[in-house]
Amino acid sequence: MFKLCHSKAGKKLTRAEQKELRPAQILDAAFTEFVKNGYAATRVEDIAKHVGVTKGTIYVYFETKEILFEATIRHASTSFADIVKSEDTRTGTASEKIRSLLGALYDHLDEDRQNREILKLIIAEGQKFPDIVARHEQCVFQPLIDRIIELIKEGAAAGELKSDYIAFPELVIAPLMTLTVLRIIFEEAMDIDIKGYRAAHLDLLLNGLLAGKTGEG
Amino acid sequence: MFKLCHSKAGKKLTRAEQKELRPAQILDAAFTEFVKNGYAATRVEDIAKHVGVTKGTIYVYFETKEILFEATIRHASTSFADIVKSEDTRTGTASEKIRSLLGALYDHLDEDRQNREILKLIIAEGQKFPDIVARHEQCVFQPLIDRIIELIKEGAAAGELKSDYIAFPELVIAPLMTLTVLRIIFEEAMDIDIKGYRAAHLDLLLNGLLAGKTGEG
Amino acid sequence: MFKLCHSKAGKKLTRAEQKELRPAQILDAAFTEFVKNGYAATRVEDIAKHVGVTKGTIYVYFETKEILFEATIRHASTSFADIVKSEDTRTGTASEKIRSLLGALYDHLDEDRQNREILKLIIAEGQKFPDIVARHEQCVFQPLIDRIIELIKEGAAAGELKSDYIAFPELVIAPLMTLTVLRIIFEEAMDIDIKGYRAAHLDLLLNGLLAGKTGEG
Amino acid sequence: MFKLCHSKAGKKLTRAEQKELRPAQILDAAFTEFVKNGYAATRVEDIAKHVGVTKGTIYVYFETKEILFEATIRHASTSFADIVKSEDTRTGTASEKIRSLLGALYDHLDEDRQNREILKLIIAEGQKFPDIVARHEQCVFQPLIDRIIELIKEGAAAGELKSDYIAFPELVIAPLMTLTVLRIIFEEAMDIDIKGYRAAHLDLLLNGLLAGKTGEG
DNA sequence: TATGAATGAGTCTTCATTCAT
DNA sequence: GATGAATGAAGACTCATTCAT
Repeated sequence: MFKLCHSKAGKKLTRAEQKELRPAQILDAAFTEFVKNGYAATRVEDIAKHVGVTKGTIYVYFETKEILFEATIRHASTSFADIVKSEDTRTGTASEKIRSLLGALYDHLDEDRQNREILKLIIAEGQKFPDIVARHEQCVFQPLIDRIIELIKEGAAAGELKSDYIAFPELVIAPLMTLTVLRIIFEEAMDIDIKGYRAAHLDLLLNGLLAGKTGEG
Repeated sequence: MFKLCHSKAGKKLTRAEQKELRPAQILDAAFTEFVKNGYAATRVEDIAKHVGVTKGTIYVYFETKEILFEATIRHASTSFADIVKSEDTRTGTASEKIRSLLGALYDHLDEDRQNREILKLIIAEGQKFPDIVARHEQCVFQPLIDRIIELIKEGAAAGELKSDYIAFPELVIAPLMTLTVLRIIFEEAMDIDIKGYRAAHLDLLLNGLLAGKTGEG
Repeated sequence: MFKLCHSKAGKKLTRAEQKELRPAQILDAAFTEFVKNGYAATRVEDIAKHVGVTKGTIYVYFETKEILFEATIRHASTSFADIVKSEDTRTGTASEKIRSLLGALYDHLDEDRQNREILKLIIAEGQKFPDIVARHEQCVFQPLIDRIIELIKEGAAAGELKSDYIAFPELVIAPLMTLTVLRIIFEEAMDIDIKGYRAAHLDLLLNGLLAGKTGEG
Repeated sequence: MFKLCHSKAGKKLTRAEQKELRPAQILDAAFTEFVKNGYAATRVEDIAKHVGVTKGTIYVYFETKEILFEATIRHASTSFADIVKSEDTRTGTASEKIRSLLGALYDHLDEDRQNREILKLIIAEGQKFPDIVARHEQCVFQPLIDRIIELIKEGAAAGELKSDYIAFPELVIAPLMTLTVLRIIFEEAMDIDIKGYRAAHLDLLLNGLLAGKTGEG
């Protein structure tokens, strides 16, 4: 997703080619810098330096730092709707589908550093940029939640899953979300067996979720 | 925890009393402002205004904005070790103890806005302030994790709980953590039945956690 | 009108004294600089240097350069209403009063460089600062025009003056206005006998150009 | 004087024709923009946009913004020498000639917005561009003044006019100059009967303000 | 000739910090 | 201790000018 920018492979780009690449180059560099320092502490000049141009060039493409920031988030975000949809066609039981969906989400959220970083920016800057929060909810969070509810309902209809959790789909993805947040906070310092965590998540979830198992809680 | 600051209850404070209160007043105001805007975008003068003093006064008590920020986090944090310990004495089964621990945590993390806000600051500013991350891990996260492991071990030893999740204690608190993060992001916009969520969390967790229930997932 | 600013006569001013003086010092310096370069080409830093402080200090007293500019004009302007009024009490014929009024105006507009400079700023920057134009019309131009009309009416009523010019009071001050503009444009380069010009203005005004008409002026 | 620039009358201009028109197009656009904002606040790009070309094109024809500005003033100015000369041949009394000259000047200065605008630019930017002031004096002001002196002398020699004002020819055109300046400052806001003003100017000039003196104008 | 991407010096404005009172 | 005037370094943004195409 993150295009490598400075690839001077061919090195000789025409002006026109260069120009077409610029916005993406800037957005990629901006993303890195904004993640590193947050919105306020990132200097436009740092972004420029990162791209290999000067301050002025940034302003050729983006009118203000705020606009650049919002474009950066938009550029870096991927629609979860797509992921959800791409899992949609599979056949199988509801739990198989949940397993499959969570697998895709782990690939997406946990293994892709960029998606963690987007989450960080939304948490950190959301108050100042309500638009990105709204957009994120619409394009990322809600489609996912909707799909989970759908699957629980499907499973419940088939007598496979309890219907108790329809109101709380967040529970299904909570371990992933938590892992993501912890990795945002502790970064490399976290030493965790991700494979094991993924398996344990699924195991714990489905044990709890399956019908015919009564909690005494 | 958050001392009510401007409580002019007695109203007539001697200079000496005033003086003693100042640092706490400043830290409380600083916390509010830092949460609102983040570290970089908060002006020392705003904090001062919030306390009802002038810029200079802040510097009487705190040498730099950075030092003030770190003190602010420290001041606002409560040791989870205490919570953990306060639950420690209870008798009962392991699952009862887990239930009880989680209850305390919900009261603490979910119902106390301040604790959500600390988490936000740590996510947003952790990279620039590694000390607060380290401290948070030591005083908040680790004691909690340790206690959870302890309880799972206790339950496993008693044949009550599976031992499968000893390596992944985060799973136990994941729904709470997730709820907290979502409330940070979406604030008031979130319309969720918290009571129901707490119950569903415990239910799902214990169903999965109890021994003698094999997941087929 | 233009207070000498840097008068280090006493040299040791207390902070409080200094503070009280600052706004006027800044406004005086700003006036000089704005006149020299115009609004856009004047740098706030130049004004600061002129006062002997740094850029930041200007912003302690004036929020923006625009606000400073408008304050500068206001500070430098004197109400013509006062001049008009101060001539008001004189007794004598209408032409004597006109003569007297014009005398005061010459002292004010021609001999006081500052008033020429205000006119220049209003011509140059009026389009960008409609407020100063409006204010100038209200406080300077209109009172003067009104007074002239009054005097012509008075003279006409007494059979002393023609009533033909009531609709065109600008004619009465035109030579003064013209002299002022020429001095703005040509500055020192203008070599003119001002005393003679004043006399000729009055004479021409009262008696006209044609021979065989003797002025009693 | 102001050539209509974008006149797409013929619409199909050859490249060569286009090229030949460019400088004039640019100068016309530059004039409009410089009048609107002043020298410093006018952006080269605005001028370009006004012409319908891009920044670079301006620099094909004019090396710097300063050079462009000076060329703009030169381009927009008309020699008053010509006007003066065109009135020169007429026969008649000196006062008839003055009347005729002033008529031509009113047509030129008052009714042609462009000439007012040049005056504004000279007042506003003269200090930064001494050349345009010098040029204006030489080509506009001095020829006019000289002619007035000539006419007064002629009239005095014929016993028609007083010789008192030979040293102060500015008095003759002062009302026109004043009207021009007022229109620059107050623009549309000015509500004045120009025809009446012109007549009153001539009348006052020739006959003076005092009653009992009948103008034969 | 015409373009417009890129530059970088320049300008307004902010704000942490100092210090005389 | 408290103040707030003053500082000056820093940062967002602008714009005249250049130059490869």
